Amino acid sequence: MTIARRDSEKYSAEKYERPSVTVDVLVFTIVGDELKILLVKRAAWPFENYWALPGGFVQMNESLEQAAIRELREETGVSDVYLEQLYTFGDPGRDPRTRVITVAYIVLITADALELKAGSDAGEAQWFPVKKIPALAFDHQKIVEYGLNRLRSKLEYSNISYGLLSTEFRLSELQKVYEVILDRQLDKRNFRKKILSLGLLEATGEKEISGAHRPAMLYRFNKKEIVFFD
Amino acid sequence: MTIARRDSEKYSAEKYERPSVTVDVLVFTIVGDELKILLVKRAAWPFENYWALPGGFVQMNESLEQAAIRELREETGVSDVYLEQLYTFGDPGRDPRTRVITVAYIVLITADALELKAGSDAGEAQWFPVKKIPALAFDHQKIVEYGLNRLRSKLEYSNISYGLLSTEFRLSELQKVYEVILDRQLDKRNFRKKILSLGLLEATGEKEISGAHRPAMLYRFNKKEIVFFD
DNA sequence: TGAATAGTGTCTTTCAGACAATATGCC
DNA sequence: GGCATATTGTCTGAAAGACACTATTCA
Repeated sequence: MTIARRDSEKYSAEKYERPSVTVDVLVFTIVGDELKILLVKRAAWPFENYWALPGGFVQMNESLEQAAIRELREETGVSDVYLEQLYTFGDPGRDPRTRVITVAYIVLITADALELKAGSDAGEAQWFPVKKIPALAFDHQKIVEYGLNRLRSKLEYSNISYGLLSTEFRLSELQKVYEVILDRQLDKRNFRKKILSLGLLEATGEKEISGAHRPAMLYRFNKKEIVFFD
Repeated sequence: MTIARRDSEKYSAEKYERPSVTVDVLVFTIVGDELKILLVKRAAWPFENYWALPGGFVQMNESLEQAAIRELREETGVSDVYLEQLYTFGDPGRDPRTRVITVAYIVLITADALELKAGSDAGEAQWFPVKKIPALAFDHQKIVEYGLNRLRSKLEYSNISYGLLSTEFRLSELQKVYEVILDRQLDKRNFRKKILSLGLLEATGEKEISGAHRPAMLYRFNKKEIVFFD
């Protein structure tokens, strides 16, 4: 087989002009009946005043995950979350300033972590229902669509939903997560049958009373890591 | 909600020290009863004389995909292939020279494209059965394992196997692809029932005679793009 | 006719999906 | 009792998996 010598062997890394590398974070949460994503308003050129994904440059001494978590904390103060690398977008010209390669991450936040922040004054960041996303800067529209597809498909064959619920929850809350993300109604009996048969949930033995009706059993996931099924 | 101002707004991109960005390519093919991966032998520090994934620096004016294809062509001369982004690895310290973030790609090559190259003299690149991979440079061992997992799972819910077969093929060849990658035997009747029911294959009407036995119908995929099922 | 691969059907079990009535607690 | 949510089982159809014999070609 004819083999060309590797270019990368012939030059030291320092001689190459280097692109910038950023992380962008898709922060999802569920509020009520809606899946929402966190966006920040850009203050400067390019795309001034456009909404964009929170993100920023990767520092030389942090991993990509650490960069994503750092950006997340800068925007929300939250840090204990589900984090998953989504995809890397790097077409030349996606940023008019310079060559920027961005590694996109998905983060899932529980609704109650969110409530800890509620009541503070609004900043330049805002939650948008994914069904009502404004025009976005750069190629962020494409990134969000890619992330939504990933989230929807992963919901069907993993326990990723634990990232959107507090530790203990009612089965009806879990079902709501599925319904909101998949954007369709599910049959209560079939949902419970299926989800319980996976063996990922355990009953806490406690019941939650939340109004003038029969109290619900609380469940929790028996694994904290992501698990695939099917 | 309290929001920290985005660091990325406060500085121009030029002030940041930039990591190097490379692509590494996992080139898979099937030869006989084995799944093989292309590796190149490093000629210089670091990891001199270790085998590594083919790869190199991303040029400023090419997309990540173009970089992967360019590296592939430099190593094999092949360019019409299935290409899929795998994952981005960027831990500090994964390359002792400098901060290097690498975007890994999976490439699938058909066995007959490979034969076009056979007979030429061997270079510093070599095909290794994935079951007998030597010690690899950098974190390439981890990357290869990640890629193998992706390949195996994607085989089960997509038509990705078209990347490993020539345009027309016998069902027994397709079954062999599945058996080699999944590393287990499949029942012939169930396999054919299942794969034909997906509606992704069409019979060419031609038969292939290849020895002292009944000739086999040739099939082809009716879509050239990747399709997901299940 | 022997060797080698191609091609085919049934049964069983499992799982998804449609579907409605009863239970419990608060007011 | 009225309201609101929780909890539970059956039937049906589809798909997965176990399993063995006949067909065709060439030497």
